[in-house]
Amino acid sequence: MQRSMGILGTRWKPIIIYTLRDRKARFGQLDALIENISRKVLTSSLKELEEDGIILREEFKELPPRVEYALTEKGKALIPIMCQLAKWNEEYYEEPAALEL
Amino acid sequence: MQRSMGILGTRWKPIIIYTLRDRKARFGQLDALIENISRKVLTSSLKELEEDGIILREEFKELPPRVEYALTEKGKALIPIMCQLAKWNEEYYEEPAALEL
DNA sequence: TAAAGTAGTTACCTTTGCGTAACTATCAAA
DNA sequence: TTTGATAGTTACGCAAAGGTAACTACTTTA
Repeated sequence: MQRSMGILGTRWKPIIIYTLRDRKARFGQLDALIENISRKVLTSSLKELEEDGIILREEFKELPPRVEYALTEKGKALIPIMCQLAKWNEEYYEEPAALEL
Repeated sequence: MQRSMGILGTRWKPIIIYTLRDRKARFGQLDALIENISRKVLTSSLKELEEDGIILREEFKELPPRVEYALTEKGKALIPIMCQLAKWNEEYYEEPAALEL
């Protein structure tokens, strides 16, 4: 547990992983999809998650440049956990959907 | 998700919650059960988790003093998530148990 | 020649997380 | 009167996390 938390125990990394649960995404897409994250934190988090073997960075030699991020197997193993966490969040913190009448 | 991570996105809080998954515990017990945590971080984390409605602090008017910490309903809802995380940790980072021959 | 698009980087700064060590309060027991 | 046990608190400081804004590099398109 201690080791995991050394890797995941930040405000943004779980959100990045959650965002990649069902898609690859480019840097700019992640920046747009994740509200309020700064490009700087996104850059450094992606770098660290890659070092820790949780995401994969694929660079296409095109112009303009294209880089895609995706979860590795180790990262994919976190998907159910992140989804449960999102559900917990909704249950306790989000606006309930409009009541049916 | 953002809200949850504002609450849980630290190195120690998930570990504290995980430690309380199957027991109440006193301050000193938590300090002993969780390796390497400092009393200071334990104090402040417990205080914040209580403010966020995840744990309950019960103070007994005895001498020497006794204080017990336990998960609330909202906190208990996190147990399966923390257990999965612990499992993920074991799978990818812990020593595998001795191989059978 | 200038703008536009992509994927960052860099400099600078503030806040938070975390650590260590010493100290507090209370009462009972030695 | 000193020790022991419990549950902290306080002072001090470092490092990591995070934010903002401006800047870079490359090539195509206008």
